[in-house]
Amino acid sequence: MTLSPTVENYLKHLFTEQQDSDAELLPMGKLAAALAVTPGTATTMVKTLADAGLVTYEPRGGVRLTARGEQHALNVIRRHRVVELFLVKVLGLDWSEVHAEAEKLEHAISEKVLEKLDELLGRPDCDPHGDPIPRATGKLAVMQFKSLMECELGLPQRIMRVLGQDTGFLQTLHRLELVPGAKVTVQTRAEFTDSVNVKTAGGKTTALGASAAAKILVQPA
Amino acid sequence: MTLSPTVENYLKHLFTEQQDSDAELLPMGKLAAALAVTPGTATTMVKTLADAGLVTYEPRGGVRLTARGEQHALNVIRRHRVVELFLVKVLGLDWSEVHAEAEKLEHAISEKVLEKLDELLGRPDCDPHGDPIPRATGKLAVMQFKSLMECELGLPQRIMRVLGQDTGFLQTLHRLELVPGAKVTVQTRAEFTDSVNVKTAGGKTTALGASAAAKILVQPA
DNA sequence: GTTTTTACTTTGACTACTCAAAGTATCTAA
DNA sequence: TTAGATACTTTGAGTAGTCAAAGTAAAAAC
Repeated sequence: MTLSPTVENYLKHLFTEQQDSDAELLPMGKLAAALAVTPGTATTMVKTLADAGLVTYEPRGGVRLTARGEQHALNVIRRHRVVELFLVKVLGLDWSEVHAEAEKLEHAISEKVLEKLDELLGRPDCDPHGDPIPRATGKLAVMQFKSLMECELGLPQRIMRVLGQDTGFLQTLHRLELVPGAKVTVQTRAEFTDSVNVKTAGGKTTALGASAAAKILVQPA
Repeated sequence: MTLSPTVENYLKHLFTEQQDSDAELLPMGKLAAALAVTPGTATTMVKTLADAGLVTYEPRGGVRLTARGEQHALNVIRRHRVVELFLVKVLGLDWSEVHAEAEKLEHAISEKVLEKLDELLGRPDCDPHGDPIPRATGKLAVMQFKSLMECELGLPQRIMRVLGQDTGFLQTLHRLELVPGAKVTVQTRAEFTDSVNVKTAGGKTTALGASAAAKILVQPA
């Protein structure tokens, strides 16, 4: 069975949205928002996916990937992340711009090309944002990192992963040297001003808002 | 203006079909056959392309690319051929199988990625089949090679280009060492049996039918 | 416990592409 | 110069995906 790019996108977003809200069923509104389509469009498509056995759908309840749907979703995510890493490591594209490119390429990569890319890159575990790359078998490593909002103060931390794909956000992080692999220390966390003070390897100190700090995941260095 | 993959395919085939039959107008039937669609479908689409200023269309006469249509066509062909070379040289895919892969990828490659690929490959002139790669400016080198049907007998020749993309045909040529770059000598050309005897660098002699021999283009070594 | 709001579903319509089959122009051949 | 074949166009219909807007169920507020 070959899935259309559109269907692949529904499955991919279904998986990622499902992951970061641990409810039983994903509300249709969340899915529609993630895909930037109207709720009516999402409903129509989800019914089609349910008929194809890729999701279970409860009217006015929500939607959830079946095991089969999840395998397809993981395969799309694998293609996406391998391509992202290829664009950065082999072609030298900017960390902040590869997401949009990969969105198009992920639907045009055959299993054979994917395998060759994976080999060329040395069977990588993570993409340039630190997002784990599902194995060809469908296995996805689940890493539990703390964010800059939760980690210990004063202790050196290594950035492991950055959530979010907005180009501007990523460009800023790059400028601030807040990229996966970099070492940082959270100096203070101001309670009511919604702000975190972070010292980078370069010695500079930067103030981050809570929503930004929550997207930067670290582990003690 | 962004063109759909479908439109890109129409323009691409329009260009290549136009090239190897030097008539003023390309008959609709030829185009439909090249695209594997029904004549009615081709007519409908060509009218749309004409409205967009990409072709000129004479009902019951035929179709021809405008200058603008041709630039788009060359850009698609450039993406196709750069990708083919990348698949062979960097990923190590087989010469005979890259065409189908490139058919999908050519519509998903941005200008930026194309430029990086071109750079990585050292600004190549030709793809793995010897087909010339249009420059980013839209310039396409026109090479005039003789085929194994026309070249001088007994004189060593170098294979410069192989026409046709059929996987089986290309696999066979690979097995016979009849690939671009290889040295061959046409020993005899039998008049009525429609056959050509070719000696390869390895010393083996092979008989080729006229239709196959006409697809192998050479130049004195 | 009724009303209002919110979230969702349904409906009707549109774009892009496709085919099958009916219709028409043109060319060939008698 | 008419008859038939060929090549093309038109028409009607179907699939995949989309939106706007009307309709409905459930939750929240009163």
